[in-house]
Amino acid sequence: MTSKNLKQTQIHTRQQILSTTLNLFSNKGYFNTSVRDIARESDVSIGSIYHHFKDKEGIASAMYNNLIDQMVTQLTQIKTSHNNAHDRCRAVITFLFEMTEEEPAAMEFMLSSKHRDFLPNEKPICSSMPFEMMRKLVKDGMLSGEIQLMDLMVASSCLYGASIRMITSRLDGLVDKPLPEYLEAIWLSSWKSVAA
Amino acid sequence: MTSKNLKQTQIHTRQQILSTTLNLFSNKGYFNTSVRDIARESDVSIGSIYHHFKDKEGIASAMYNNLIDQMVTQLTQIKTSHNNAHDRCRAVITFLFEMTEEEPAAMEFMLSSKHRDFLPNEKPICSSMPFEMMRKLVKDGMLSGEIQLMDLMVASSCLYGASIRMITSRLDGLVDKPLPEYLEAIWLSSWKSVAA
DNA sequence: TTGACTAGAACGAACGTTCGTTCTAGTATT
DNA sequence: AATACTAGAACGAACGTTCGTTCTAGTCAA
Repeated sequence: MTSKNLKQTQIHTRQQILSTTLNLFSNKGYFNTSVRDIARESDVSIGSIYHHFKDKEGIASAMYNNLIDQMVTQLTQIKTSHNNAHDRCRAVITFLFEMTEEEPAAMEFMLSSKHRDFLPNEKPICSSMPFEMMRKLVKDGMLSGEIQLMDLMVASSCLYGASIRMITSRLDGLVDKPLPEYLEAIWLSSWKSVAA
Repeated sequence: MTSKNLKQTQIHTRQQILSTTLNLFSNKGYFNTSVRDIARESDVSIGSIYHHFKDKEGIASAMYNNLIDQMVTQLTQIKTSHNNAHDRCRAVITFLFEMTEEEPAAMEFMLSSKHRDFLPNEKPICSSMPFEMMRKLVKDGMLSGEIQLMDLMVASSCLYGASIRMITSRLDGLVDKPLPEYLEAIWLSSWKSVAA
């Protein structure tokens, strides 16, 4: 086996663990998922798991930060590819809706988990980088005059609140159709609520 | 001790357990709270706890249903004391904001907990009676012409989504001032987003 | 009024299980 | 030979729960 392939195998094992864990945590929750479950489902031994991660919390932490990083990357790209708040925020919601359909487990882990319960050192998700970036877009929109001047938290809640509510409803099985089908209606209402 | 007083003592013990448990679950989460913790904090023995409740899940279940019932009572009263969707929905949000300030632990348990993880037989909170009643108010508003005709889930998310987001932000410590101070601004924007 | 009796609330040590983690042994790659 | 990785048995702590017992209050016969 070449060096490259070896490294790929290691990465593969690590990724295998992370991906299995994401599904287990999303389905049963952190505390209802044992390290033995992770080992069994990912076809990796307990020893291997502890070779790649410090402890169970370390797995959760790596997963969490992976997801945060993915989000930051996407949000950065969205910011650079549009030049006004209206288009940027709309693109953010579009992205969130699509991600909900394509990676529901990831979305559920980010939005519905009580990370504080098992990652006591992490900030609440609302204080994390992606959420801050989303609020920054709103702030810029207020400065440029596209969005009414008001409390930033209020404006952000109004602009994103409905969409986030639709996402959690969809994840809870209360919404039948894929979220993108609702995009136009949601966006129209949300933007109307804060537009200058 | 009279029969009445005896009964009050029993009820007192039960309520003591429930109230302590609400705080513990809200602070540390269901899985980080042991039955021993509940016994210690509520000054009640483990035996007593198991005398009053079938098991740990039974405590959580009783708490959950208590809270749901309280909400239903309040929402019913709101419905009868106003006669149009605008006033009713505004009163609902006012109530939620006040409750967040006065009983943050209760609010956190209802909104932020992943009940599914420890109450596998309960419906998700969004499918519960209080949320259904809140949607019913929106539906009536559409029928009476106050609210634009659109998907009920979309309209409900738009009308309540911002407020719920503010509540979770407040519970996460991202909002400094008491929520009622934001009521006017939030409501103005939320109503604008769906009004006919 | 007393004393025997009942009901059920309160108690907490002890039990068996499960968990996260460690440890030792083995395999494969360089 | 050295290193990186895998494997799963073994370990100790902590958990939810049980159970035999004590405590408390109420009832009622004498």
